[in-house]
Amino acid sequence: MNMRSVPSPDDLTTRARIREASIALFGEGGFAHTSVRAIAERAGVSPGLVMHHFGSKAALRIECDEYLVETFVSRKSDVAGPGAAQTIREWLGDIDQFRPFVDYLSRMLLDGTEGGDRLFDLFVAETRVMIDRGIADGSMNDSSDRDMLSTIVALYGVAPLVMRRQLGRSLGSDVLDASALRRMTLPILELYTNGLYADDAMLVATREALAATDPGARSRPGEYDDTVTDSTKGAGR
Amino acid sequence: MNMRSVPSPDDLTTRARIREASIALFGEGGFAHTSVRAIAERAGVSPGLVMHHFGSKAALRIECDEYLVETFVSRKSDVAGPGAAQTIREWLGDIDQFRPFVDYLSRMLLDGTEGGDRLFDLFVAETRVMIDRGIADGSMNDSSDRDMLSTIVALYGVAPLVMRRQLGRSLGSDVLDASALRRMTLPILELYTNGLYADDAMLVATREALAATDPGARSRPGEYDDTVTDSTKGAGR
DNA sequence: CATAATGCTAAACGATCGTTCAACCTCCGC
DNA sequence: GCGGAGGTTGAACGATCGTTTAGCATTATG
Repeated sequence: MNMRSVPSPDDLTTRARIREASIALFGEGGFAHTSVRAIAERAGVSPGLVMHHFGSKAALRIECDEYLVETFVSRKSDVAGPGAAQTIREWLGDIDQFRPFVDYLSRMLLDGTEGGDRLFDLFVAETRVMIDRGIADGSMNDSSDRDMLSTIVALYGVAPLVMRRQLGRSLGSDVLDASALRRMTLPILELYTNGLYADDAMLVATREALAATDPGARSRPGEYDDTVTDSTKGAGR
Repeated sequence: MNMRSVPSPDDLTTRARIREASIALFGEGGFAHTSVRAIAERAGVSPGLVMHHFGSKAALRIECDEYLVETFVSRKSDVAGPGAAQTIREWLGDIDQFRPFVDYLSRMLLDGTEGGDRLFDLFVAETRVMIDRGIADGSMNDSSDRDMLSTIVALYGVAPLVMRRQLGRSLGSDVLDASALRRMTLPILELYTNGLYADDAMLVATREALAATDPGARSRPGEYDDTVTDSTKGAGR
């Protein structure tokens, strides 16, 4: 009896069944387009009962948000050893475990609710930990702004899910299909390994351009001034 | 008399004024949350006139979509010389020119309308041209799947705009503010230059893992088999 | 057994929405 | 000057929505 991420709708409390129906419909059509009557019908109850249990549609949404955020926070990873493929395996495990909720979570990140904010902050924090470890053990490159790097990497991580439709159209199959994930993995990893630019000409030029119009950065002596210049690029100029 | 991207609402046709009001409100609150009455009020007309000019709210949305897509397609770049900073300058010029429409365009990319599809395809196509040129002149690294790379880079380009709220929260200021753009530029460019991973250990391991479970890839002789292994990384294994 | 509480239904209310309609005004061609 | 066409208004219609309410079972409690 292993725990499924989506239990059969029959052995649930009526309250939980309404919540599951709401999450499904909110994920499919969004909050505004989903009516209380549609939720009630999917849950097999009357519209009045939805109000009886949750008070209002907005409160129902908040409860769904919090339920999913809590579920996501307390998820347990596959405890793969700290090998190289751990990160990817965890990421794939996450999207496999939360497959029915991907659309809901994506909408959360976009609709400006508190749950979406907490979710994104969680992603950024976890990414930050991963990057800190990677830099510590030498497997990752540092950045001139590690907070910003963490935010960007987290953003790039959720971007394929948030823009699932467009990316799926471009791929010819749904992003969460195994074939699509397989096809995406290598190019992304190549990008994260080799970078896009063959040399640092663009980086150097931009760095100089920014410094030229910098609003008083050189006046602060405490800050680090020369940015990180590791890696083996350097054909520019 | 330079052309502003947003003309004063007074010297416009009533039809155009309704369209401008719709774009503004759709961008702020989305299509579902914006009522015809609100559009009419913002345009200074009666709700009936909106229907008289556009037939229905859905038709009005389609016209707004097509108007913006057409405007975006026919935009002219700043014709910066083919130097290194051209790409960034064009990108910054775009978001500066379309600043009032960023939210609307972002919603288009997400709401599954035809206009959003055309917009994303346009981004991917332009990115593909940029990458083709970069690879041709040696300034960019090739990928094992150049189509996929183009899609990913395009996706990563619009991601900060689509997730404007979350990124803005993380930055402490709006993404389109000069300070935010300034702060984002270098870390992104570093990521695109040096990559995130310091060596190709993760890439090699994933490549092998994918090949082990590959559904009949080695049986096709026509395909290229060994992926690109340029760049100067290679400390792995 | 009586009673209160709980889970639940069906109907209705009030608000809002997209849309329609009849009428009015204005301007232009004849 | 006259008539018609198009721009415009404001009211009203019908549908849908979130929510409320009254009532009905069922169950637990004294």
